[in-house]
Formats: sequence, structure tokens, C-alpha cells
Amino acid sequence: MREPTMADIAAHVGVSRQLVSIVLRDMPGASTETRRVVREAAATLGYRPHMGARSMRQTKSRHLGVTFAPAHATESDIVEAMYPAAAAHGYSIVLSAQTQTRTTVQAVEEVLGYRCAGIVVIGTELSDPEMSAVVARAKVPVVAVGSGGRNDAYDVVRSTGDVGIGLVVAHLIELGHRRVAYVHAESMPSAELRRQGYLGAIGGAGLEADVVSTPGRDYTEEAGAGAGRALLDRAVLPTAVVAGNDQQAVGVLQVLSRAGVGVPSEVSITGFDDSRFAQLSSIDLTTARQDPAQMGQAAVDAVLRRVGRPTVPPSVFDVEPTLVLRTSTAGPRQS
Amino acid sequence: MREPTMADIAAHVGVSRQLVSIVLRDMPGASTETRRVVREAAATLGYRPHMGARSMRQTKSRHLGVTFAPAHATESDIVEAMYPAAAAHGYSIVLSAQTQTRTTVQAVEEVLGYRCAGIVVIGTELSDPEMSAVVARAKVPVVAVGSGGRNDAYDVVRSTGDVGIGLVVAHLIELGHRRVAYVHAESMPSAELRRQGYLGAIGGAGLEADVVSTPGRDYTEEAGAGAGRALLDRAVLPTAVVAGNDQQAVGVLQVLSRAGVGVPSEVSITGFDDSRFAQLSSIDLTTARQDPAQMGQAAVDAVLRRVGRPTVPPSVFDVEPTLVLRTSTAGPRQS
DNA sequence: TTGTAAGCGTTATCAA
DNA sequence: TTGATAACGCTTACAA
Repeated sequence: MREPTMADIAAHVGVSRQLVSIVLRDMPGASTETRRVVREAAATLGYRPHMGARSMRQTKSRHLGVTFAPAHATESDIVEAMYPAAAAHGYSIVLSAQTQTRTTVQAVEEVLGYRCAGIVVIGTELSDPEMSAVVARAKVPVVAVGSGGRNDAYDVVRSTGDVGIGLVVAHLIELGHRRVAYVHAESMPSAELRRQGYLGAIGGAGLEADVVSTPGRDYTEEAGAGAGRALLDRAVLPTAVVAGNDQQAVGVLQVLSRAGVGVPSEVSITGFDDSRFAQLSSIDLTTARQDPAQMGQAAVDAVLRRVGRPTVPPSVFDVEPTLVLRTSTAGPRQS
Repeated sequence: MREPTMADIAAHVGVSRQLVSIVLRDMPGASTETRRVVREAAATLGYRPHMGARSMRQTKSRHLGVTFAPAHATESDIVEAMYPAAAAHGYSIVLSAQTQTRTTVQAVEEVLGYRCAGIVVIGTELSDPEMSAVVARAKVPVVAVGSGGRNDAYDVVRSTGDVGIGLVVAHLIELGHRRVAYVHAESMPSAELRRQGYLGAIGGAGLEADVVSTPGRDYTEEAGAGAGRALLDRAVLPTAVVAGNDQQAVGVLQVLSRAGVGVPSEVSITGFDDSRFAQLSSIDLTTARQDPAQMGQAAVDAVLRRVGRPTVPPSVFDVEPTLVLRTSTAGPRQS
């Protein structure tokens, strides 16, 4: 029992294959009656277009390749937002996961195998030169979502991490904090911009910077917990801790809470992302919100802007985070 | 600047296209020297196989279609586990997301368009007749992961929700609880089995069942919060609440905590899944753990067992949850 | 409005 | 070990 083809429909109806193709793609060149009959036959035979054959013959692809890490909830949210955004322009999406055993490069190579018109790489761990190397092989426009700076190889859609962290730090300073530490995830490309936002805001207020690095780890609770333990080893705690993302913040929060340090009574803690963790009322984290829907839409817009236009240079699209005030921050302890 | 094809490599090296194909697929029939030269040319030209052309010509597909909901973290974890499992058998994975604007049926149709050898549908909202209808159109083996019962249309890989909830209820009864409520998500197919596990365990202990339904909602914190409010409206609270999953449990937990009800001092709460929420030390939920890696592996095994063997009947593969004891449960309040 | 012919990049079959 | 030829299902250009 073979899958039915256009030829089967044509034979069934008594017209040529090409006419079936015209009808099924809604192209001009077939009578209303023919359309009706062909469509009916397609339905009764259970016809389904063969993507392989289609992509082979079509001059311009109508597919967008998207790579993402399923383990990262934020990236899944961005993916979800991209579906309607792409569909609005008549594009469909080919997904490829980057996992513990699959690098960004492998994921990109896979979608390239489907001859996508453009590629969106979400939250990669790749450095700029590595990304540029990937792009050179791609021959189609590439958009990096999450991190990166202006360059002439690929578009970047990012939230302005510096602005977001700046908002958070300004909020803490306004509350009266003077000793504000920052938890820095060295291995994450997007962390650098956030760190700069911290340094700028702290320096602008004439305060002393205090960066706690978590080398070799990344945006995880474990990294935050490590930073929390490092802070507890000190003679005196800062009055506020700015984490690079929500998960780190949760890790810091848990370590400090378990050690009997009151949050926010003794130490205020902030995150970045406004992930599901931050929204839990038992955590209720003050944070800088990134809107995944906005990022997804921006990514689709960015890649389609350059599809089929090799002369258009890549650009940077900034999405501004917004400050979300919750109960993990308060004025500094009186001591 | 066209993408290079096998013909380009053949011309570059001075051999036939077919030989290039043989070399690139590691098939017998080419000399060592030819292989070396062809591979080298492929690398320098930046050759990448054309999936469309390949899938059109190949008699047997080497692709597995997988549909999942990115919004559901557990499903993403299962997807992640499937990559290495599939790769071990030489299969690669074609992903398709079910989102708020994209049904399971659409997602399945899409992967079918890529002529996959088999399909894995993770955590669908489809009923059994709906799934059977999908399978009838598919013509390749289909595996449903998460819910479903024995049937002759598709395989089912599920965690034994009844066993898992049974473990949880038995634990509560052993702690001394006598009034144990259950939060039931009517709209989720997998919830029914869990409910039966509750009813069985409660009935077996000679206790009275107390099912709180959350009609029209599903496995969300909001559903749990609604159930929590319903409980608070009562004259007397149960001493333990068994939620259908972790997210519901978190919702119940938050509503009760905010109302000043101590957990676990006054009410014990349990979940199902052992998701990231359950593992947060501020939530620290007693729950029944489903191992996503095990589910993913089982799904791949199940679908490959029937690929190319139309006579093998579908089956049910049970993955047993395990009880994870944390601090959201304790003996009942003395009153 | 409809049909004809060609070809996309690959694999499969068979002959050299 | 290698090469010629056909075919997969579809789209495109053009002729009827």
C-alpha cells in the first residue's frame, strides 16, 4: 500500500500530473470544476505532499531552519513563538535540537541538509569566530538569537542584557544598596553583555564592582549555588546579589536561605529572564523580563529580511528587557 | 554560488557520480584510494547531502518523526533522550512541535510529509479514536508516549501512572493519613490512569475517595491553584493532597501556604513527574519520578521494533515510576 | 484551460 | 572496482 502521489490523483481523475500540481498549490491555471474534482480525489486517496520531492524541485525554499536546546525552557518558548510568525509569511519550520551529545554545528548542518531558506540559531554556545565559520558554510542568511555583537556574517537578535542588568542594579541602588555582587557565567556568550551592564551601572554610581565568576559552569542552579557558597565563605556578605539569570538566582537563594540568611531581609537577590522559576510565588524573584514571543518574532523578521537578498548586510536587533519587581528585593539590612 | 552536488565532486575528481555516492555512504565497491580522493574533494567543496533528494530515492527511510510540545519541559527531556537512542540504530530525528496554534494532527502530518519510517507522538491531547484516525493515515508505525491503553493501532509507552500514584498514596497512608484528596485533570488523557491508581489505593485501604476535578484546565499551576482554593472553601481540609502532576502540586502548595496552611505540618502535598520544580529546595516535593531518558529509549525501541514489519502488532510498554521522598509530606496533624 | 517535456540530486540495478 | 541508465515525485517553462 504505497503512499499516493500526484500521478495517482491524476490517473484517478483523468487529468495530467501537472494540473494536479497546479491545483494543489493554488496556482492560476485550472478551472473551478477541475479544482473541485482534484481536491476531492486528493482527500479520498489520502494524498500528502512529498517534502523531499518538493524541496528538490522548488527554486526557492519555503523552510526556515531553527536550532535550539530543548533543555532550556526559554528557548522552547522562543521556538513556539516562531511558528505563527513564520506561518504568517508562508514559511514552515524545520527544527533541530542541540543536546548534550549534539553540538550547534551538527544541528545547523542538519537543517542545512533540508536546504532551508534561512537559519535561526537560538542560544548557542558558539563564539563569534565559530559562528562565522558556520555561516560561511551555510550560504543562506543566519540569525543568532540570544547573544553576539555586530558583525558582517550573521544577524543577531538579543535582549540588551546590559540594559536589563542596568535596570536591576539601578533598582537596587535606589533601594539603598551599596555592596552589590554580580554572579558571572564565564562560559555563556550572552553573559558578557550582562556583566558590562553591571559594571557600567555600578561604576556610574561610584560603587565598587564585585564580580563572582563561576568558571566552567553556566546558567544553572548549580552555578548559582556555587557562587552562593563562595559568598558565604567571606567575612562579610554583600547586601544584594545580581545573578546572570534566574536559575543562578534560584541557586544563590537556596544556598543563602539554607544557611539562615534572610532574603530579602539580609540579602536581596535578582535574576534575569523572568522564567517560570522566577514566577513561582515561593521564589518570587525580582528580575529583568525577556519576552520570548518578541524574540521569536524578531528572529523571523530578521532572517526573512535577508532571504534571497545577499547584498543586505546583517544587523543587530535589540529587544529591551523590562524590570519585574517582586519580593526578592528590599532595602539593605540595617547594620 | 550553488550548493555543490555529487556531480560536482565526481567532475572534480574525475569519476562517476555513482562512485561518489558509494563512497559517501560507506558502501562496498570503491578502492581505498578512490575513497580518500572523493572524501577530500567533498570536504574542500563543502558538500552536504541533499536530504530531499536522498529521501526521494531511498527505498527505506532512516528518519523518525517526533512530535512534542516545547512548552512542556518533560517532553523536551524525552526528545533529548531520543537523539542518542535513535542514532545508535542509524536513525535521525525529524522534530515537529505542537503549540497553542498547532495541533497534534498538524504536527504528525508534517513529519509524515518527510516520509519518516515511524512516528513518535509525545504527550498528545488526542483521544484514542482520534489517535487511531491519525494512525490510519500514517501507514507507518506510530508510538504514543505518555498515555493510552492497549489497542491494535499504535504502540503506547507510558509510565504506569496508577502504580506511581499508588506508591504516593501508600506512602501517605503509612504516614497515618486518612483523609487524602486527589486533584484530577479531566482534560489530560494520562490523568485517568493516575486517578484509577488513587481510587485503587484508597479503596484498598478502606478509605473514602475524595476527587477534586479541575474541568477544562490541565496539568498547570493554575489548575492546582484552583483546586487549592476549592479545598480552602471547605469546612474541613483533608490532611493530604495528591496532585496529578508536579505543576498542579506547586499550585496547591502556593495557595495553601498563602492562606497560612502549613505544609507539611497541616497538609501534606505530593506531585507526579519529578520535574525541575519538584527538585527546587524551596518546594522539595515528594513525588513519583518518571525517567525521561527511559521513556525516550523505550519509544525508540518500540517504533523500531515495528518499522518494516507490518505484521507485528502494537503493544504497551510500561515504565514504572519510582517514589521520591522529600519534605512536602509528613505525618498528619494531630487534631 | 490543459498537456508536453525536462530536470532537480540522489540511489538502485545491472552490465562492463 | 567502476560506469551507464533509469527512476523517485515533484515543479517549471512552454507549447497546444
